[in-house]
Amino acid sequence: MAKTGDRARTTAASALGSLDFALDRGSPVPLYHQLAQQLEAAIEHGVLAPGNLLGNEVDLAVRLGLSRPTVRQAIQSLVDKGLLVRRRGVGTQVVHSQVRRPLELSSLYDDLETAGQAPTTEVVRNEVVPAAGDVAAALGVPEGGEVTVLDRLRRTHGRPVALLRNYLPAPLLDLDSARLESTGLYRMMRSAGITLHSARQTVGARAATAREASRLDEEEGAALLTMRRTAYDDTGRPVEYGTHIYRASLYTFDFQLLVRP
Amino acid sequence: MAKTGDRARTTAASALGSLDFALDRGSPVPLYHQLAQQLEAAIEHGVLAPGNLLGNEVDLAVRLGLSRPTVRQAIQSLVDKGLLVRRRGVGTQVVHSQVRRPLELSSLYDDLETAGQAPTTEVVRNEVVPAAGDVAAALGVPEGGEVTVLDRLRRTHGRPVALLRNYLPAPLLDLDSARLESTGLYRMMRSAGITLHSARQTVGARAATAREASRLDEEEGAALLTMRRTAYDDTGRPVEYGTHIYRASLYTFDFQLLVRP
DNA sequence: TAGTGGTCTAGACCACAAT
DNA sequence: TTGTGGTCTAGACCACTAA
Repeated sequence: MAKTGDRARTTAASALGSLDFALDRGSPVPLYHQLAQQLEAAIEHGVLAPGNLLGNEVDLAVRLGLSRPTVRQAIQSLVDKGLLVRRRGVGTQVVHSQVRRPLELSSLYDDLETAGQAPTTEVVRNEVVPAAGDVAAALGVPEGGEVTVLDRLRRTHGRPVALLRNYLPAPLLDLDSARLESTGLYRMMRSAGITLHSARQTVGARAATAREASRLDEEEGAALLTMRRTAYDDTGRPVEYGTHIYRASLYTFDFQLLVRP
Repeated sequence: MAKTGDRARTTAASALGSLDFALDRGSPVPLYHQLAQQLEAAIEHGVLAPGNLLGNEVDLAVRLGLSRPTVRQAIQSLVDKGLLVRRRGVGTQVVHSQVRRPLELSSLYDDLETAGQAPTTEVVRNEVVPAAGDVAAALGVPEGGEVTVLDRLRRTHGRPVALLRNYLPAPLLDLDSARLESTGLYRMMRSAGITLHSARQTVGARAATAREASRLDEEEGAALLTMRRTAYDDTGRPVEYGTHIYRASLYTFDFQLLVRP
């Protein structure tokens, strides 16, 4: 009975059908998340090729022994990640292409480490000082209140890449310089129970001063990438304010945007 | 019996209770979206102040005559926008602070327009050329295939701000220079039925060449902000590739990040 | 016309946090 | 212990797309 048109569809569907989705109802991991992870892995490994139809949600739910809302929740999470596209009356397709990780609130340390760049950090300064005007405003502390200022020099392959200056409300966290050099600031904050929620960033450029140039192995006047960021925890409290500069010859910001429907 | 602590809660809850959520079941706008819009407006106008609890979902659903999943969907959309935070066992709160618009796939034209900067555009070049290597790779066309190249100079208050170079697959769109000068490229694409889905961007910096400097009213060697972008439609097909440069003295990228839970 | 995703309902039980 | 959000079910009807 299968005609050619049907066979094309069947191929896409059976690629999905042959996958052994192992759902563990005893696991603390939600079912929709288990399914989403396995779908993502299938896309990642090319089992589900770009353009493939996923097969309709109702059948999928029946086949997996799940309810349709649960299956939808799994699919929706991948749509939000940009891996799938849904079209009413058509179906759910794997997005063609080049979808990578979106822009996340990651630290430079994580960025470089995942890129296999073996970053090292030198803590140049780590002390408590009274907050100046812009710092006080960004962190929501009174002017002159105590803040920790942190200057770090980051290198990859022995070459300096960035000068990082961060301010934190002093009572927030105990900043051990040795741990900072091996771990990165955001990881230390996370393991101290601070859950980052959002951040505002401004990225710009300017010429290097003589002092900056000498620290970064650049010529005076060389183009630098600048980043200013205020990060908030999930109560909306500012927990970090940073002004960073990067060697434009060695570093760029690379990220993906998704259009909200 | 109401102690001070209780009163704070009550106030927050009644602020929500006194809101007249007008849900129109005849409207083509989904109920969850109507609710989300009205909640967002209440937050925007300060009716729901930062830190206020929203009251539990079940009661809210009953009061509005909706099912709990529908109410949850509305709340979830605002959580995704970063306006609300949910805590199990605690409740749903309005996020403190400074939450603004997130980074979107907006055009510079839109950015400047919404900032009230009255941008003007001069189309310097608009022609069909064979695709060079990097352009062909980015747009997924054969090398030497026809692409439209578009050079534009953008000014605000009469001062040059950016040089925009864009490449598009030639058959995709009819690019009328006059309309481009009054409208912006992304709007033209949208009204041509192209729905943007995602983009990859790289932001960096470098020194201005003599030619760039003269076009942008800068000194040779001045720091420029650079942006390279490939945009995709919802089928994953590349629809635009751009290499832009901005005067760092007049322009920065400003955006908000949300941490995925 | 048939098939798809989009929306919505009315329940249920569980995990976690505060009291 | 109580109240909250987190998850899940088993249906229903609708709007849109393509043949």
